[in-house]
Amino acid sequence: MIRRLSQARERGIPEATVARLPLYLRALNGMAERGLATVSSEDLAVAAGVNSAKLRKDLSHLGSYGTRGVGYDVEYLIYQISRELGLTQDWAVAIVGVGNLGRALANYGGFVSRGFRVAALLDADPEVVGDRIAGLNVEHIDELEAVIRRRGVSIVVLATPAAAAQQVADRVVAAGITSILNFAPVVLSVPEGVDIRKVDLSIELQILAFHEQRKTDRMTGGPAMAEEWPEAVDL
Amino acid sequence: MIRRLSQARERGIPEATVARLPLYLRALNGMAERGLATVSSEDLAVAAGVNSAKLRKDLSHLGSYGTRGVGYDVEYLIYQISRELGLTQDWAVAIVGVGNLGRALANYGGFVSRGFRVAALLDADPEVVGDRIAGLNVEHIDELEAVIRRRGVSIVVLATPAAAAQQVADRVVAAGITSILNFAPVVLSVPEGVDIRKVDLSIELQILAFHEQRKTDRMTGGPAMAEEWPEAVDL
DNA sequence: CTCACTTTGTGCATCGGTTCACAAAGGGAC
DNA sequence: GTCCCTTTGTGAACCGATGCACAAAGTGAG
Repeated sequence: MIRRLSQARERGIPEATVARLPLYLRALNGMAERGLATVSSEDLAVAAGVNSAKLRKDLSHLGSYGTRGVGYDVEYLIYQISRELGLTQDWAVAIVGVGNLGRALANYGGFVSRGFRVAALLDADPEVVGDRIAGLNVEHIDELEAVIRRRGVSIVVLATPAAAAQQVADRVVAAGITSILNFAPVVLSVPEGVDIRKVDLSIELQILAFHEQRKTDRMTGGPAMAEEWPEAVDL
Repeated sequence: MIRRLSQARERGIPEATVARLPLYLRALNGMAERGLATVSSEDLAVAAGVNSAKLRKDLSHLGSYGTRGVGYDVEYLIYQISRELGLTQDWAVAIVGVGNLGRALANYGGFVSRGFRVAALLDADPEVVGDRIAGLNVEHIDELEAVIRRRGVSIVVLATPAAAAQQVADRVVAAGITSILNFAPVVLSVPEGVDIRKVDLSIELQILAFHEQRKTDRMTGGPAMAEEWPEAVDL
């Protein structure tokens, strides 16, 4: 009984689905550790914190890997999702900017866990160049292009100050990198075909503050009624 | 000419809009520093990296704050967005878990910048309790409830190991917190009405890897043709 | 004042994503 | 084999968000 592949898998998995696959993968790994052999969409959905219909539709984009009346084989599904996400290969990651955040990232265990390997640390500050962090030598930013080439880096993490981020981004793009994870609080402009993902702590906090304000407003009897603005503002 | 408020502002700004307001705010602050008095939706949209129609629709949810033929008054718009996001008040934030990441967050400047103040650091490890980080004393997690109450903390940042996150979340929720920023790689379950935002480094990397794989697949002539799975997998 | 020009605010078509609800498929008992 | 139970995979309705395109509103020149 050879399993047929993917009438449903022409090309193009919805972006929203891709963003959830890592979540399913994590939940499945937990289940595999606990020795579960199969899991239903309902159980997996609960573990991942999503609706079960959504989960099934997501998985159906990868192919038809479940068994009706039974569920999904945990190990097999782990393999399929891993392969789809490209985690069966090894990705070399370079971290640029070894300040507090860069250091934290370099030492972050979960980073390395699945398929990713921190292959280089770079910084512009001669004070930190040469330091040994998480078993790696911090190299000078001048070496950027050479290091990327030599170590086969394909994903770059930007943890530089905001002012330096665009400049570094230009250089890594010129060096052939097409995947960037940006922690600097700036909107980077890059050519078509380069993927940027942005993690912005202060934006997350501001979104929380918005909702928190709404909640406390509601408690104290609606928002400030007459929403005047202070005279500090000159129009 | 007193400006009328918000026929368009009944209540309820779309979530997608809320998520972009901080972006606009950052772009506007940059413009204010450079001394610009007014800005068109087109220019602001470019600076924030969005479509100008979207920008105008977003701003229209706050009220009608532009002037046709002219644009938006930079300072006035900064004030309005800040007020809407709740940044005109001061938010006390507690960081739980003072490992590499917690330290980085405590020292992160952009954190404090607008309206947010790190008011407490907590950890379970007696080794780090008592340390002084970013001008704050690290307190023991046993003090959690007391510290939250005493310092008026309303937002909690979780930077604990995955295994501890749910337990801490339960405690802070019990202590009345309704806004949590979670860096631990777990799906937290919390009661209705509690807002959780999740930042997950490894998920971001996995999404990048997915797209990167697609790109390199395309270069090397399509995805691995016969997608067999290794015999390692037992069905 | 009128006219030409700029830029906002929004109606409308469209799109992607979510959810419901159910037919189809498989397993197991007998 | 038949029947019943479980669970998948998906059609279809729905919902929110996006982007086009334009009327309405304001500025400034003459």
